[in-house]
Amino acid sequence: MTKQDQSLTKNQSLVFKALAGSEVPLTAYGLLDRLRTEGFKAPPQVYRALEALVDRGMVHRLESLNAFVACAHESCHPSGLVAFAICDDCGQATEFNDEFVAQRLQSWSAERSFKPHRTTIEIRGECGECHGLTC
Amino acid sequence: MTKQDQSLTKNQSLVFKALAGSEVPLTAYGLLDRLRTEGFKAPPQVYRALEALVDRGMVHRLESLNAFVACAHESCHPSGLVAFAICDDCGQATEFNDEFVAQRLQSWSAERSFKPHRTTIEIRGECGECHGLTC
DNA sequence: TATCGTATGATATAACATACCATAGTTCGG
DNA sequence: CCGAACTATGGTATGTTATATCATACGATA
Repeated sequence: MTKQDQSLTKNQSLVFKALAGSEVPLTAYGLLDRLRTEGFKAPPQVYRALEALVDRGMVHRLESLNAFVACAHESCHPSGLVAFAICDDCGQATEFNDEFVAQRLQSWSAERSFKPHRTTIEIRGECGECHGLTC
Repeated sequence: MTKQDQSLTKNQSLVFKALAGSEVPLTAYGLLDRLRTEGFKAPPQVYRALEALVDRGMVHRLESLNAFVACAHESCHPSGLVAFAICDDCGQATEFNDEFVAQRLQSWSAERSFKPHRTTIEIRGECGECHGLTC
């Protein structure tokens, strides 16, 4: 249990563990199904926990999948830009940061007095593993 | 009517015109409502037209809004990366291209043998117009 | 005119998300 | 101790977004 877990509520902790234990992103309803054994019964329980976790930066939402992943970093870059490469074959979502890209988008925004709150970068494609195979 | 419109079907043309005539992105159901006067009755009609238009690059999907906008360019960068700055106040979505960002993400992908198909970049925030005002 | 492909119409349902109200426990000032 | 305020939770109902499926119409062409 990491330090951040300490202040998580029971439900938040359960949702986070489920995401952290998954190889691939999970949807809210996918989480709900996995957590029924833990007593979860309805969507709001999942969505409430997810909202809190996303606010903390411990979980990221993948807009193009309507799904969620645990942040790859122990203590996440709170204001930093996060990008994902998502394989449409195996479903794996690889998180990465690129200072250069962040800088560049920042500059674009600054030049136009646009105040960014949250930035989404998602590359959908096929990972090396998958297109190396015959499939 | 631009040259590209020529080969559009009736429904595709109606959907495209509706998007092109809108200041802000529209959802599929928003489009459906606007097109009821044109005989549209059900979601699949809208979604089918949108799919064709997105495939052509004439329309872009905004993942973080579940909405759609007409491409800002006459003849769109087909394989090019498109980014959006979306104002959460006024709803305007500004399309832009950045070669450096495209390059950079391309490099990241190439280094990992990741084959990108489609990339989403969306900056949610507040535009200059809006935060300049008292609101 | 028979057949094929494409566009369209229409229904039903799946998948994703939130509004709202109720209940239980905790903290803290009076 | 009591009650107000706050937070977490449970639960129902509903709203919103998207697609599967089957049926129908229409143009091209051999």
